[in-house]
Amino acid sequence: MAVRLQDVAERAGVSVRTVSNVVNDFPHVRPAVRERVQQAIADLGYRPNMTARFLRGGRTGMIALAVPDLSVPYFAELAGYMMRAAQGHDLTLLIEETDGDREREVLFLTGSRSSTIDGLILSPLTAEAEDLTGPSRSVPVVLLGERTYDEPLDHIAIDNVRAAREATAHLLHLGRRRVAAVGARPEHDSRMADLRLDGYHQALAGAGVARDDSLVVATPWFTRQDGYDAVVHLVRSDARPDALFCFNDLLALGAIRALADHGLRCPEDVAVVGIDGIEDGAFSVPTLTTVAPDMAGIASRAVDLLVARIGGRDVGVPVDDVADFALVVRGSTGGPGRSGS
Amino acid sequence: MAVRLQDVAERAGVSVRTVSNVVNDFPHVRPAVRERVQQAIADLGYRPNMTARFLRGGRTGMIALAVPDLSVPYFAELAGYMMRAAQGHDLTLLIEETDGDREREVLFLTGSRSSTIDGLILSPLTAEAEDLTGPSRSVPVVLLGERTYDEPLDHIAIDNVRAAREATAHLLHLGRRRVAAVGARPEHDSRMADLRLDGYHQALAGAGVARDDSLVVATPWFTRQDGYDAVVHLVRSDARPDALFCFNDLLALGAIRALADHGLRCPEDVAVVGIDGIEDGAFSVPTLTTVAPDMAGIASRAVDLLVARIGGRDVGVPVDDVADFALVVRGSTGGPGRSGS
DNA sequence: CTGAAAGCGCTTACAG
DNA sequence: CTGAAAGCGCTTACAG
Repeated sequence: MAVRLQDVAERAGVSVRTVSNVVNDFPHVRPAVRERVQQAIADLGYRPNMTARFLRGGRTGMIALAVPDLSVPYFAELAGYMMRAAQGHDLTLLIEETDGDREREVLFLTGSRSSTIDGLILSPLTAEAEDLTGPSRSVPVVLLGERTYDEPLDHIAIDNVRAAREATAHLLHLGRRRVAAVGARPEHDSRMADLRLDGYHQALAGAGVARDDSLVVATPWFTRQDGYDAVVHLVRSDARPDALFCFNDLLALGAIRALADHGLRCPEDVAVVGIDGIEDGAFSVPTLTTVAPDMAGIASRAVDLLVARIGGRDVGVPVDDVADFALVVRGSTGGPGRSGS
Repeated sequence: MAVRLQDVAERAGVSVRTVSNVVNDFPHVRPAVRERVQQAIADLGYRPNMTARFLRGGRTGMIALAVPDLSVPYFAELAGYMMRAAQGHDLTLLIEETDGDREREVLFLTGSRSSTIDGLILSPLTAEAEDLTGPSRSVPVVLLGERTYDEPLDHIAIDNVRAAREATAHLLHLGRRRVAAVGARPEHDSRMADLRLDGYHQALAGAGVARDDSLVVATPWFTRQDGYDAVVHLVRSDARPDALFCFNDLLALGAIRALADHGLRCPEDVAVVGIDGIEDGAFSVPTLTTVAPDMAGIASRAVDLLVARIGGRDVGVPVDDVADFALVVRGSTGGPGRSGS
């Protein structure tokens, strides 16, 4: 059924070696021969069998990106950037949704699919160090986000403490004094939440504002619904915040929705800041002030690093890379894009 | 480096055939032998080489989903459903972002990656019939969405005319008489837009409301920004709509943002309906009334169908499957989740 | 119930 | 510059 190299060779009257040379653009093939081979390829509609090539070469040309949930806009947008970065290296990107499930986070590392890819970019929630190192690991890994390990592993993230500090400081500069922190102690990523809480506390301290633990709201996850529930909690508990620093944009979007339901104006009564820089926030009502990580930079850095590791190039000891971010001021803190209603 | 079947065989003192039998759970292996083999597998940390298995078996165990843009929430959410559907068949789902680029839409069908997958689920914007049929096509394809072809091809979509009719009728039932249609004649999918425009016109006719072409707004794409711009256009043109039927949720979300910027209350001054049922609409201000296709059903149907084709099972002639949808009434047309401000 | 051997389609030393 | 041949790691008729 399938047209093989051999078929092309026979038709062109040369050896498979020569056909292979033509297919792979090797030099030292006489122009006349090259042309005859190319004609045969066209006639037969030959396309190389990647599987065979991979088996022979030991590489698959595929890398995987494993994120918790694609319907989280941050991960969906990041996946797009990763895809483009991978294309730049002629790699196919496989995307895996893990739901934070430990087994699925390391599926490509230790599971039956491990021979399918050359490397993995993982945004882990529950993977343990032993899953990522040890003999069962078969391919290089680059880690994304805040879950950190004692073992030396390549890792890329923004400086969460600083990001949180700047987000909170922005609210304090506006004159807000009762700034709530929304997103503490989530079930899925307490490390990241702890760092952002640190930054929040540092900003308060820097502005000479006393802590008030009734303004710190824990959420189970980082969803819109969790942000909504957090505001309901704040309203009921009579904590009276005049601003919300939400640990991500989805929490912030859910919080804005809840403020509207409770007759609280945003930003007049309660200003809101998030983190992630997802596109939704540019069109919400009001538009959302956010700390936007440099997703393109994170993606290209992650892929570059992984490619270097795959190639066995000496990249030095495992890298702990700090990605850029920018504070984007919009309607939810009085910038452009106010609700207008 | 890698542990092979052969290594396991040597350690267990059996032939590779026997090891293969154990690995693949074949019967007729004596319990004692089976145990010895399993011990050897554990000792050596053997994992089967998928690439070799694929080369031998002619299948890769992977299918691809090709969508225009993952940062479009509808596609991101759909991808999640597809992933779960694929898992149910023990298939790995490869996701490809095409940007509507013809070459990338058929990359897995005709390009160098074609031998990587067993089948493709494609949401096409620009692919031509000749790309999808003809001798260059190497694997089965299931098409999603409204781009249709004369050739017989498997295809799944909602009934767009009916969906648009019901969305528009909902606005008319509310007593609105100046219902605008937002999303006509986009560059990327005029077929789908035409169907939705048809449904819009049918609903108007059914309610005895005269058409007014100044209320039909063309948009280049289906983005939030396009929805925003459409409202700006309507405001400037003095068309004075009292409702908007937006051809998708992103347009609707952008439109709501623009209404706010122009001091128009939603739903009081202008009610809004979208199509897609993306999660964003459940938390926007106001929440968004939408026509929600049964994404889970579409995903499982698409994967089931593709699996049947891959298996060569007789599924009959190419299927033209009509997926379910539901009208979800929310704040933007006076349902629960009003802005509250 | 198990062993020896062919072959999936490629790439690449090894000769010439 | 090109040909004949081995081998990547697996599965599976074919014997026994």
